[in-house]
Amino acid sequence: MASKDRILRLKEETRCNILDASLKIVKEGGWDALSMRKIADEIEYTAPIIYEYYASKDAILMELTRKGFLLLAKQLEEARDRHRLPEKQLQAMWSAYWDFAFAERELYQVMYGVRVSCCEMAKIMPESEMPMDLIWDVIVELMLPHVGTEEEVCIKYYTFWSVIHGLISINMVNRGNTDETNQEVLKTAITGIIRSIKG
Amino acid sequence: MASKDRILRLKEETRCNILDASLKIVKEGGWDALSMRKIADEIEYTAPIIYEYYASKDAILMELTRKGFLLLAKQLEEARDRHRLPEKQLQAMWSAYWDFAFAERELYQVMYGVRVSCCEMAKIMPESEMPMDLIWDVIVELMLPHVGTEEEVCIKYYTFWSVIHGLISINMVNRGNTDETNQEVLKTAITGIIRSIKG
DNA sequence: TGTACTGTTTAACAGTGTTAAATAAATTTA
DNA sequence: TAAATTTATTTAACACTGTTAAACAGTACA
Repeated sequence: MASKDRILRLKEETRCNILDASLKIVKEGGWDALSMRKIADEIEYTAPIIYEYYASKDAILMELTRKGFLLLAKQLEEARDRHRLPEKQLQAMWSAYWDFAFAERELYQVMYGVRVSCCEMAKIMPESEMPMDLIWDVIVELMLPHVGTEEEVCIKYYTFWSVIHGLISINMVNRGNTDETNQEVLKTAITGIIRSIKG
Repeated sequence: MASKDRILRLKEETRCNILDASLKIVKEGGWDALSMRKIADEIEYTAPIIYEYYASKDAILMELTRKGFLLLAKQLEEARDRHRLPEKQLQAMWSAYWDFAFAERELYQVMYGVRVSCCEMAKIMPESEMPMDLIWDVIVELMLPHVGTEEEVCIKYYTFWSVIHGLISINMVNRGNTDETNQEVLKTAITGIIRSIKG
C-alpha cells in the first residue's frame, strides 16, 4: 500500500518536472520555442506522456500562469509587511510588482499576455516613431517657456504612454472595465500629468 | 510597354490584397487563425504565390505594423489640428490614441505585442485576483477615514496598474529605457497618484 | 515554330498539437 | 510459478503550420 503512495509521489513529481522543463525551455528560447516534444525531451519521455498529466499545452500555460499569480501575491504580501504606513506599503508593493515582472519575466508575459515583438525588426521601423514624435512636440510646447531636456520630455512622454497603453492592454487582454471607469481613469491621469507638466 | 505598367499595377494590387485578406482573417478569428494557406484561399491563389510578394509571414505582419503606425500618426495629427492650445491638443491626441486602439484593435495588438489571453480561462482563475485584492485593501486603508465606494477604489487601482503595467509592457516589448528613466517615471506617477488619493 | 521566360501549382520537408493503436512492463489472480 | 489483467510508455498517424524545390502551364520574343 505504501507503493501506491510512492507512485502518487512520483506522478506528482513528474507533473512538477513538466512545469519546470517548460519554464526552462521558455527562458532559453522564448515562448515560441515551447513545444510538447521539447518538453518531453527535457523530462526524458515522449510527447504523449505529457497528456497523462496535462490535458493540453494550454493547460500547462494555465498552470504556469497560476503559479505566477501565486508567486506575485506572495511577494506583494512580503513587501506590504515590511512597512506600517499605507503609503509606504503601496510604494513598496508596486515596487515589488515591478521587480517581479523582470525577475520572472516569462511568467509575467504569460500572465498578462505580453508578447515580445512578433516581428523582430519592428523597432528598426522608422514609422514606429512617428506617433511618439508627434506627441513629443506638443509636450515640448506645453512646457514652454521652459525648454525641457530630452530626459525631461522623455519622462513626461512615457508617463502618459504608460497610463494609456497599460489601460488599453488591460482592457484588451482581460475583461474590460465599464466605459465610464475607463474614461474616468484616463481623464484623471491625463489631466494630472498635464497639470504636473505646467508646474 | 503599357502592358508592363498594367502588370506592375496588378502586382501592387495583389500585394495589397494579401494585406487586406490577412487583416480580414485576423478580424474574424484572431491572430492565431492567420495562416499562409488561409490568406492564399482568400485571394484565390495557392500558398507559395504569397512568397512572390512577401518574403515571409513575418514580413506580412511587419507591413501591417507599418500601416498601423502610419494610420495612428495620421489620426494623431488630425486630433492635434482640431485644437490650438497645447493642453487641449494633448488631451485630444491621447483620446485619439485610445480610440485608435479599439477601432483598429488588431493593428494595435500587432503594433505593441498585446496578446489576447493565451489560455482563455485565465480570467476565471481565482488566483489571478489575489494581487489585485492585496493592493485594493491598502488603497482602501489609504483613503481612510473616507470610506471609498467600489467605483472609487477601482479607479485608483486601475490608474496605478495602468502606469506600472504600461511601463513594463513597453520595456519588455520594445527596447527598454534606461533604468533611471523608468524609476523616475514610476516614482513620479506613484507618488502623484498617492497624493491624489490623500486629497 | 521553337525557345526562353513568367506565373502558378503540386509535392515535399520539417515542424506543430494531439490521438489511437501497438507494445513493454508491472501487478494481480489462479 | 504461470497466466491474465492492468498500467506505463512508445510508435505511428492525422491535420495542421511556414517554407522551398520541382514540375507544369501560359505568354512573349526570336
